[in-house]
Amino acid sequence: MFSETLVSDRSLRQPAAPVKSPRSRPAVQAPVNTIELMGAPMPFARNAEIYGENEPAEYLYKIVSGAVRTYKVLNDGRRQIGFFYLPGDVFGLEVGDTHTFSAEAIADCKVMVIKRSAIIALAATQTDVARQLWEMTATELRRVQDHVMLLIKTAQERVAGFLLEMAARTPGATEIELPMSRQDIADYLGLTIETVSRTLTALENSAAIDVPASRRIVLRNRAALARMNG
Amino acid sequence: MFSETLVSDRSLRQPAAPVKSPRSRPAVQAPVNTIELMGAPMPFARNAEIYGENEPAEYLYKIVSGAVRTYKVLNDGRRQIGFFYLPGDVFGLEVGDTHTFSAEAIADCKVMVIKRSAIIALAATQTDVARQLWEMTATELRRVQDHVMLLIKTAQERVAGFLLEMAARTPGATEIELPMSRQDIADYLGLTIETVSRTLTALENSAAIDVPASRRIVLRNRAALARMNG
DNA sequence: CGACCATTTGATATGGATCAAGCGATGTGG
DNA sequence: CCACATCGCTTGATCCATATCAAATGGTCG
Repeated sequence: MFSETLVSDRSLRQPAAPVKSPRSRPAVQAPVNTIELMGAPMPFARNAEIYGENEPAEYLYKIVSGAVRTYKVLNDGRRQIGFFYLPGDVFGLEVGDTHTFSAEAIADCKVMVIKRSAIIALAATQTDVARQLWEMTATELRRVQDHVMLLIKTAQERVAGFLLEMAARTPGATEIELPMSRQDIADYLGLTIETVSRTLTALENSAAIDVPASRRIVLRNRAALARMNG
Repeated sequence: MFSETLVSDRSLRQPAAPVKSPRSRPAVQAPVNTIELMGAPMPFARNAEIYGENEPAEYLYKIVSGAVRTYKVLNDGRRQIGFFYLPGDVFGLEVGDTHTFSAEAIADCKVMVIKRSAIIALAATQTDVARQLWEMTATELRRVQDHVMLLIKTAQERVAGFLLEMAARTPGATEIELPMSRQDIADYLGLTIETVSRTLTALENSAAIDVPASRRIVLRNRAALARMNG
């Protein structure tokens, strides 16, 4: 039911080419009262725009695979990345009717797409759905508050904090695979790519991390990273 | 009903001394379904702590008069101010059961205090209350997102942005009265007091503003301020 | 293999921090 | 009511972390 409506919608853009149609999957059989299980899968190619700032917020999204960045751009072109969303994360939820950020696929990805109006309607009758929506917004709020705390720190603290944050999202793993470029990281941390790069090199030299490939980081000494996190 | 419960609660601290008891006001007569009208007034003295980070979030607050700052402190003492709340603003709303920031009175103030559990219970049955709570959290989210955008700007842009933000909250007024110290402003903007002071002086020299008293700012050229807001 | 793009590394510049002193308003005690 | 202490703010001099400018290196894909 949801899936049929969504995959045919023209306002969803630039699906990655070589992916089998979501139509081949069975449609959701009956209304369910948990947000987690609803929606239709949708592919987006690397760097594809998922939605733009100030556009009507018709959908919300949950990542199945790949990664997404949200961002805003200032008049003069400076870009600030709001957050990196990974599999399992929900993004694009708005209380007002327009998106406050833009969203792009960092890598090819699959995303569950859910019609916002359906969820909102559901929330009007189902208390637990309303509660989930509120909690999602609150989760986002806490994330952004943490981001503010990151932005007042030194470059080393920001990078260390970023690595720990990414590591915390891959529980158990001491090695992290970064789906995003140095430019993305820099724009998330409010630094330049050069500073990010130099800081990573410094962390490597101090034996806190190992960088076997530019997008692969091994946390060699979490305690040291935590100590320099401010 | 609410008022009786709340003013006698011991966990609310440091009410300003010479204020007539809220008990003298008539209690709210019957349950109402709009958050705006509920609660009991409570005085706080300048610099009094209203609640601390990580404390149980038993109440939410709405400012009647005065001003409040919320903040977090890093290990090494750096303080980041989350927001300045002015009359009419609601603060202290949490979805989880602890406060994520601390809150202090910037000046002597009166605050409506509302038991969180009562509101949450109400939200379980009243859709419009649930919606209001969600919207308050979303309003806060947008604020914090704007704050992030502020923190990536230059000192001049931050100060100009701050002045415009404060001015927008006193609609119509071209002159703003700042309830907070330079240190508070600096900790909000992620700058030092010296930089804030110098920047204000520079703005005054460029005829964008006038500073007849240190806590009184006249916006002389809003367009210029907006232009340098980034 | 060669072109291109991402990343690292190097050299220099600079905005804001830090250190330090002066100034003005406010309040207190004599 | 005035002298003086205190506190918040401004101004000045210098320093330093990070930005900027520039070039080299490495990895990927046709």
